[in-house]
Amino acid sequence: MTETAPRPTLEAVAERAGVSRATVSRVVNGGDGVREPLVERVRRAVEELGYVPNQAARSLVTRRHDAIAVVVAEPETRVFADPFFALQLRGISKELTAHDNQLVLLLTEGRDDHARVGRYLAGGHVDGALVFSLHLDDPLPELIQRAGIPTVFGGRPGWSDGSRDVVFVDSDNRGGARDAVRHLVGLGRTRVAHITGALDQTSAVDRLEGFRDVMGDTGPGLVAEGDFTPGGGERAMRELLERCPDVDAVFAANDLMASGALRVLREQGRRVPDDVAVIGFDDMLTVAEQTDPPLTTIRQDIEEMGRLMARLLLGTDGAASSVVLRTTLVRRASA
Amino acid sequence: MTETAPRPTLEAVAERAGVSRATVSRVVNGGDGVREPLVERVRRAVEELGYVPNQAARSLVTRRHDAIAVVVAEPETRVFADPFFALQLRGISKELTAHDNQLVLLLTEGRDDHARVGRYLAGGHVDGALVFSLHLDDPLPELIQRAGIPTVFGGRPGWSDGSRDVVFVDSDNRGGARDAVRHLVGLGRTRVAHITGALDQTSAVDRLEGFRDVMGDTGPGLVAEGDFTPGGGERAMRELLERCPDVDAVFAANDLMASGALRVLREQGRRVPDDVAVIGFDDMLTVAEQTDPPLTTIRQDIEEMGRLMARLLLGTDGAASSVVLRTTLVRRASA
DNA sequence: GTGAAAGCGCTAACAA
DNA sequence: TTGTTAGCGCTTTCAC
Repeated sequence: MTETAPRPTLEAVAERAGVSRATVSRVVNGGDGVREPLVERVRRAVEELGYVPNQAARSLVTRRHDAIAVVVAEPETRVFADPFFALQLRGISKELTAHDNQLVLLLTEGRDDHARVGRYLAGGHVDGALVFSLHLDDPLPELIQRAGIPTVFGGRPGWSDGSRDVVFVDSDNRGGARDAVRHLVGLGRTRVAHITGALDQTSAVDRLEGFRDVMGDTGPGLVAEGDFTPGGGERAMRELLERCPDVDAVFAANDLMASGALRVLREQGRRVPDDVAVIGFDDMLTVAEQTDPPLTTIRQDIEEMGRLMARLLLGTDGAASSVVLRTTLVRRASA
Repeated sequence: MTETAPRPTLEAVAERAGVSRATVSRVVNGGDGVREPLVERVRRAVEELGYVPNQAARSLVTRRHDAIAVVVAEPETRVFADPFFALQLRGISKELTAHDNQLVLLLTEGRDDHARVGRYLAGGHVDGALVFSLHLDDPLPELIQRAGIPTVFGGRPGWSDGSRDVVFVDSDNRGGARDAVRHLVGLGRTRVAHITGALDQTSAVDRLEGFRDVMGDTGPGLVAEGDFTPGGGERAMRELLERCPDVDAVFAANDLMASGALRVLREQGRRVPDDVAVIGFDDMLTVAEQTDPPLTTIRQDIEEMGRLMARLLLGTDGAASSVVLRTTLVRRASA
């Protein structure tokens, strides 16, 4: 790595402006309680020298960093293909920016990464962490909690037993699922199937439970395990049609899988919603509005979830406690 | 934000182990030149106290951070939808991890963000920056250069006039484009069209020049401006078919646009490659292998580009100078 | 309102 | 081999 040019220090600015370091510090941090002419002199010196405060030195004394880490435990490629995550990140980014905090995205792929991220967080680079704990067996949350910095989780962590004081933001997955299934039942459907998400994620488990709340324990016949991808939705739909050819409604645990299911149904000559009603989850516009027919689905405000996570972490909302957001049914043509 | 528990310091560890701070520091940093029993005692104390070095303090003296920023000047949503970027990031991530550096992803959306990112970089949080300077008028590169930290650009920056000592990693876009067009000509095609990328990016401009190197200045008739998206490819293809119905070959500046063009050609009843040969650029497998027919294209090793950027920045490769990677023609069915 | 001085937690000479 | 000491650049009392 090439050499970094030595940067001017507070000292240098002070000398140039003919004042003390303390005064320069005051001006740099807002200038309160410093008389105008001095402020002006210092400002000029800062400008001329191209002075930028050394954050390491500042953090050492203030113990603040004005930076928040977003930790993602997925392989990058998956994260970067997922519009869900992009939306959430956008919400986070907006909120942090509004409070002049820098977003620092930490990606982890393997075991080694976990340790490094743990060190990074514990090492005091950031004031807090937003963590997406997507899988039940993820070791990362544990590490992060031990790092001892304020943390808000995206989605209910699988290991949160309720008693521990974890703060998370989640949608009402179970309630939303109930609404979805009730809607199908309200349409007069009796053979209602469910395509689950990846069951090592709480959102998938919760939606499955919501399904069972309404339908009872249907046995395995009407439940097919998916993985939140369109391909998984296709596979599950084929499975369902084989196991139960007279199925007349499907609740898919997200829109992507619903779109896959739709494709299979069309391919097999079933009309939607006449023969089979289909309902999704998410209301991801790029998906739900583009399918044929457009998808009836359960809407969650993903960007708002991100914003809320950031707000909870920054303490903008007062007391930090977990939030579960309501979902709403969005009716389009598929159910 | 809730309070962070006060963390134990070197001092505390030293006291507990009954040694000096210097000894603890040595042990924490590898333990060279400290006798075994002492090392053991210190290790235990570190363990018991849960000591983690304060990075701010360390950086203040070492002037190192073991962290590299990746700066992306795109709105997140675009970045997160682009497999190209995901691949490059993966290469970067792997290389940085291998050298025990933390990857810090900095996203910028607007003007305000630029200033903040500039401050972050200049403020000494990272040892260097990898910058994707995707558009010609991007103000970010300027800011970053002023921050005075080592920087490697992804793709040739538009403003690099050659004389300035910017370091970048790029593909041989012009040469690759020439190969693509020559291949089409070699197939006996005479009415060869080009769908350009967004012309505020050097990669698009370079590929257009490569096209012209072979075809001469065809005039505007056989060149349609696209934007690197599938939709843009569709629009451009329609335009070309209208302006020049007897077109018999198309070179699209990337695979995504080629896939859009393919769709339009099929829709209009042109057979590929019999009536119209199509060639893309990138060899993005998720696209090129999935199209119908599979896409002949110019391959660039995107992940390798990322890895190389990181290597140049870290100085692993010795002298840091720009690198232009060769491309190769990958023949499939479309041309 | 301004400056002097202490000290944040750590590393790196230098001494012992 | 180990300890002592002097800062790294900044903020923040506390005097003036």
